Amino acid sequence: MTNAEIAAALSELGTLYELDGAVRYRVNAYKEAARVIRQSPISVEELARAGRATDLPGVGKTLQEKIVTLLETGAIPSAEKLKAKFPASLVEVTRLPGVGAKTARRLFDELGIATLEDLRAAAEAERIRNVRGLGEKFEESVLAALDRLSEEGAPGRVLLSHALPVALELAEALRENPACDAVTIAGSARRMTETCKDIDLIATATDPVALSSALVEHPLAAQASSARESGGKIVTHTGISVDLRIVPPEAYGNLLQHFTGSAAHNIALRERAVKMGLSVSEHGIADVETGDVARYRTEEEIYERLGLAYIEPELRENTGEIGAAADGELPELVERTDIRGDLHCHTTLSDGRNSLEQMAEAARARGYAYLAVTDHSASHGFGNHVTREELAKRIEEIRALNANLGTKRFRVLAGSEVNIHTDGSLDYDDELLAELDWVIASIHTSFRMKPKELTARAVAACEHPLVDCIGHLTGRMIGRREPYDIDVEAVAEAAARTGTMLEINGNPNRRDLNERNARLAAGIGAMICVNTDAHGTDTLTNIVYGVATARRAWLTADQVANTRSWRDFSRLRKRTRANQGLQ
DNA sequence: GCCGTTTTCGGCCCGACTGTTTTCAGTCG
Repeated sequence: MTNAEIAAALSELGTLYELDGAVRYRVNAYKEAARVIRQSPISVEELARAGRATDLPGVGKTLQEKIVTLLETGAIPSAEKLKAKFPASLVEVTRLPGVGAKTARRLFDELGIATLEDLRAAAEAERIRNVRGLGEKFEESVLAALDRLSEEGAPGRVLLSHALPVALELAEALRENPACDAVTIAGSARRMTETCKDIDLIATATDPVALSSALVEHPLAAQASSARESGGKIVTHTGISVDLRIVPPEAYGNLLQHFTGSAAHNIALRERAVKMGLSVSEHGIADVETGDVARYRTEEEIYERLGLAYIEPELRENTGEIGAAADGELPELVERTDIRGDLHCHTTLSDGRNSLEQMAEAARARGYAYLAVTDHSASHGFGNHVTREELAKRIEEIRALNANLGTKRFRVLAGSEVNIHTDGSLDYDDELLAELDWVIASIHTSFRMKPKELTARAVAACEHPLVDCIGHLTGRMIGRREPYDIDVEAVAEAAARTGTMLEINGNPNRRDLNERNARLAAGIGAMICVNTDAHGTDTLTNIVYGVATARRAWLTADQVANTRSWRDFSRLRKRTRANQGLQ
């Protein structure tokens, strides 16, 4: 069973308990355990079978046992018992925005509503208003929520690459307004998560209403609230909600910290504060005893007040950052400007949009010291394959290009993104691969193989002496394709053992390895390489998303191979190490 | 159900908003 499936079962059980009227702490315990399990980079099934699921924070003896029962029998007895009491479809009803477990239970008890369809019928027949405590407004909001659900499917989250440019453009527009003192992007966009539900902007202003007006009257706005002292809200033409909140500068840090989140980080932070006799909110930090409220202009002061080192937004996910901040053990995160070269891109030789020369020039203009050109290999489909002869010719072209560049400050590396066949062999012969400066091996076909076979396939590629790096290991496409069922831990161990690098692919649709896998892999000792997989000069900028994932994976510059000069980077390659007898 | 800088028992984050109420429960972020 995948972690997601185990998490879903526990989350469902939590909701069933909630419907049954359990105390909310028990419900919260299930939801929190589900969250932790969903985020675990290692197999919770294996952990539970070894009796060690309790290693996960929030999982105790009871849940350890329930997970094992779930794995062995496919069900959890307490959940089955509750499902006999009320239909499992009632869990769906609780997920409708505006309807929670308490309301769903009453609707079931008093009107027999068991499904979303029942709910719609009852609302349309105006029967819900007969339930004490619910009225006409509730019926309206239920119907509106149901309509949104059928229109959009699951509530929409957009890729960071869609949200961030909008956030940056709006923040810039606000900054240019004379009424603006400061504006910062908050929320998940600031944490650089894979997807965003909305955009949060925090500001201070000499004339708040004027600044709010600048937002609600911005050309990107398709719908807008009124411009208020406290801020404003718009929905862009692309359907992204944007909230602007304006506060006095004295509490700017408090609001920014609060709205940067994550929710889990804030909860953990407040729990820590409670133990110190403090109460943290977006308005300030209150001393519970005296009632004094301290407000802060910066986040640094807030973390300091709580006895913590400053925590970078990308780390605020409650995955150990608070403990590390308390112990002074936070990593110094890799930065975009640390990146010295990009080791994965395509040209018109395969499926790219720009020529070799254009890609090289764009990389040099970015200030890189090296760019590996890695077009697809011989068996790549879609008419974009590169034959053995074409690659040999390309190698010559790159040698000539480097000679013409005549500079030691920038070089193009002759590379290839080579398909890994189902048996783990590669798509070019070793003789040709040996001519290249750089080889990325990727799985592009037959990714529904059994997990063991798929893992063996990637491990075999790691063991090949001419493979420098494994590209986008799990193959997932955010929101579109699930990751391959591959044992990332086993591949990372092979990578660490053989000196093969593992890529963080910065394509915002991929972000692969993801932050959890990258943190796991680096922890095992695999060297990470952050690349764009750019298919044109315009997407070399996607390095920001790759670096964001690296930062969210707690990586330092040292753990990222391509923060090095070419001289130092080239020495890390397996082929160099082999030549020098280092392996 | 989990967990320990006060704890193996007794706590468990904070505030805004909404709609329905005459003082608040439920939901959300």
